Amino acid sequence: MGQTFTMDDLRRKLQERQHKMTPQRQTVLQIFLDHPGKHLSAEDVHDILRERKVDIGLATVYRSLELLSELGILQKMEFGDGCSRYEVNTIDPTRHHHHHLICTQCGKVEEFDDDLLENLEQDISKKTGFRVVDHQVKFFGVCKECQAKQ
Amino acid sequence: MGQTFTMDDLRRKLQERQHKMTPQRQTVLQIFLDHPGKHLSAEDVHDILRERKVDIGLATVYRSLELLSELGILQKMEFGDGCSRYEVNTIDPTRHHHHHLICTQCGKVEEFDDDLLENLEQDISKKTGFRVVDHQVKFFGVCKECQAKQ
DNA sequence: TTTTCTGCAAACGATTTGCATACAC
DNA sequence: GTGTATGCAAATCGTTTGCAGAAAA
Repeated sequence: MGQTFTMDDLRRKLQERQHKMTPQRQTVLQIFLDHPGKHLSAEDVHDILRERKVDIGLATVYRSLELLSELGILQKMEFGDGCSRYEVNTIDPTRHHHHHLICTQCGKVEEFDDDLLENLEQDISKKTGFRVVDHQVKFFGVCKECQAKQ
Repeated sequence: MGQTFTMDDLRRKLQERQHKMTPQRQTVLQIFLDHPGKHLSAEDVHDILRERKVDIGLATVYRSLELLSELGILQKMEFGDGCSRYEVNTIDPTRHHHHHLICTQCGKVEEFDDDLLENLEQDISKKTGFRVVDHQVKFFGVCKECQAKQ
């Protein structure tokens, strides 16, 4: 449950697909492990790398993010702010991702867990024949803090 | 319920904000009225215009789409295919939008109506203090047709 | 008239790609 | 060694913007 991916998981998954374990890929993953619950963009990652005085080209960051997503280690998501964001995936494939509460005033993204949609998925399959593999839910509104400011 | 926006709605909403009624804006809206249930991108609209031998600059299409969204006539959405898509909004502001079933094989987007999330929104407010204004739900999976092909 | 619009082309920001070199295996 | 990865810069793609002329109000 609280588990997350390790460097060994990365090494194993890379080997399975004849990809190589490189310091760049390790470092990118490490950044996500060091920032649990954060939704980082490629630029964010690149900035953190710069802070750490690690020199990895932005193109390599993009390529690593895509690869890590393909390997199922990262999860790619869009919050409508113009860039793709990533976070470490849940290690248990049977668990769905949490939902996101996006504040339309300050842009903050909170998280919310709920399993209400499991039933809905079965309903959809029955009614439409569509096989649901995953879902993504975003709630738009105003967060507690922004409400207080008004 | 089954109602949709008319050119008079457009004229009225434009006047309220001291914007002008132009043939370009009318034509862009008309395209959406002629394609109910479609999720059109700026390029899509521009292509349809070209088919109809109507010459409207792409920049104007973008500006019209943004304005129509601000007026509440169109609804902007992202399906992760790299561009924003739009469809005519529901005219009844108390009704939430339908959900989308996105096929990860062929990219087709189906629709699905359900009010299950109304309760969930109240739940979120209680637990987190977040005031939910709207939600957006996407289900990813494989559509009936793509399943049949396998 | 006055103000807002349009069209064009240039600018933009996020992301991708071609290619020569460097590195993991 | 061989094949994959990297870094860089250039290319790309959707979208936005500045500006001069055109058209609503």
